Amino acid sequence: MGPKERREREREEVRTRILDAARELFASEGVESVTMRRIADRIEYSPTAIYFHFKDKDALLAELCDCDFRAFSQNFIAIARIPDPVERLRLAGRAYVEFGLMHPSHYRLMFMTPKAAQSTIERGNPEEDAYAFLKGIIAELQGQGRLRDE
Amino acid sequence: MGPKERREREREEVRTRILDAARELFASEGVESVTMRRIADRIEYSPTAIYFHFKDKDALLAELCDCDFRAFSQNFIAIARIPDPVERLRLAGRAYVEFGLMHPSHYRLMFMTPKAAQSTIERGNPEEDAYAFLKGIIAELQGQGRLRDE
DNA sequence: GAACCTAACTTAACGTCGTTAAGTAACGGA
DNA sequence: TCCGTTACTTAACGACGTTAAGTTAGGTTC
Repeated sequence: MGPKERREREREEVRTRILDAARELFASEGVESVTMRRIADRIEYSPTAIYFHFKDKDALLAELCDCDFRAFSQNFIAIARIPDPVERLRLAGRAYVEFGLMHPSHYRLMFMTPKAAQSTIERGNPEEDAYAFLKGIIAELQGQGRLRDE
Repeated sequence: MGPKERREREREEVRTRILDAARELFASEGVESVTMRRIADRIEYSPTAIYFHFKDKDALLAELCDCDFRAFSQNFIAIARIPDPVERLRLAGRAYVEFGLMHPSHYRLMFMTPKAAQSTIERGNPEEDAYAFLKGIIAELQGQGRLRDE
């Protein structure tokens, strides 16, 4: 059963090439102004080839965002261990800002592109969902009566 | 010279109809998903008629934003008279937030649409440019040494 | 080894978009 | 009466996301 695995590997390789090209173009020029044809050009495939690996442009975007969100949330696992909620909130906020300053195009992609919200991640689990993480801290603070309810 | 003025008036009226239709559609459905054809349909003209009154879709958007920015800045003329910069900053911030909560679709249009920045207003004059207004307050606070430089 | 099947593509096309080119009808002035 | 301008319309262009219909290479089955 050698050839089957090779084919699988080749397929995954093309898929990765598409993702890499799309990430680079999306980040540097914005999602709207990058066309499927341009992505295809860059990897020397026809535009339709992309649809064999991804349902549509949104699915391609979603996969990239998933990946970026996962990377972003890695910054929070250390912060999560800080006992004081106030300090934790401060560092979490700083993590957002620093990420935004460091990777502005990714930040725009993740937090300012409406469709990025359709990502499969981003649903409650504080390990993956930085927003849920923030909400958790605030709930804790409110529980301790250290914050007005607004 | 009667007919000339009537024609002028009629022209202005069509222009206004276009603006009204565009504002409503842009605000409720987002700039990207509203087509020139839809705007034209709504006022019962052909799509090309719009181009007789506006250079292109961006120019139409810019005109709407100009108008909204001017209205928004009206909220600031009262605030500008408050002597204490801290209090002034507080109220200015509140004005932003209140406007955002009151007219979320306009807020999105004005502050979250990259092209809105191309508006002809928005250039330094604190009477029209709310951002310049904020910067003025902050400069004043820093001048008084009441704010860290960041 | 020939016939067949499937995976991984390509070429051609569809419908829609913003926009422009080429009319055309109405109207005011010479 | 003819002419030119104004305010449009219809038809078309090129580019977009996407899909339908081939095509070809490689493996499977008899």
